[in-house]
Amino acid sequence: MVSVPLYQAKAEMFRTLGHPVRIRVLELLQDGPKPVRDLLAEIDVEASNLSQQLAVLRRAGIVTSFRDGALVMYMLSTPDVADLLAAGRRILGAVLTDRDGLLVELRAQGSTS
Amino acid sequence: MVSVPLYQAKAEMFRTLGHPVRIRVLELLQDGPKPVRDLLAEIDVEASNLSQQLAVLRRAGIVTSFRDGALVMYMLSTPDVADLLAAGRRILGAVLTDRDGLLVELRAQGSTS
DNA sequence: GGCCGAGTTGCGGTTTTCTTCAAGTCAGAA
DNA sequence: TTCTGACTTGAAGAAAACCGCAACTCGGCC
Repeated sequence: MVSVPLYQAKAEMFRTLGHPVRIRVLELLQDGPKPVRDLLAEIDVEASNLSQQLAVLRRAGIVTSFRDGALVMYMLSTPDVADLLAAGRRILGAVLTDRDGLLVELRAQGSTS
Repeated sequence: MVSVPLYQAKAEMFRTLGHPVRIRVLELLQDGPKPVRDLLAEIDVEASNLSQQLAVLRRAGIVTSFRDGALVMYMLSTPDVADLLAAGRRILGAVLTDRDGLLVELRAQGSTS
């Protein structure tokens, strides 16, 4: 709470998303709350590793967890996360088509060879 | 192109944004192309460091650069980046108010109590 | 040509993050 | 109570990211 520059908080948030397992988790949680068990079944990673990644998301406040009997459920803490993922998808699309068009590369390169 | 899973490409993109200097650069570039010189004047970081961060953004295809006389100009490679930053801002807001409002914690208890 | 401002690149040392393994908690079944 | 499935936590080595310094390229100017 002690004056964390805004752009640093933002950077931390994005860095939190910067991991394949964490991205997958968020995508799966878009459809609603899910127990760890289900995530584990779909993600192909060790249980302890998944748990660590979930902890990262939890600490960042992006997901919330609660216990339901023997299971632990996770859910997005805000639906805005879906927007972020969608925006990411769009950029990825834009960037990749640019690449295929390889106009960017040429302009950036100068005249070697 | 050797089958980079989509969610990994996404993760890389978010990780690319996960750095204070890079976030600042993108925010500054939202207003249009700028020479490195101007970025340097506003960001308070060593020239070489800024250059490294710009290289990271360039490699990810998020920004493009071109030379204008003695200056090197940078610009967003797609305006979609602005959406991403905006979505990030929203989530940050939601997460922070959630923290204060502690509603999530309550909901987290499920059917007990 | 020689010089200078504008950027970039390569190289190390330091700091973070990632990943696995082992051990521990918690809730329900036997 | 003991066992078992479902998760989490802690620790430690490996991998990756960061940062400053020095050296280098590229244009424009004298």
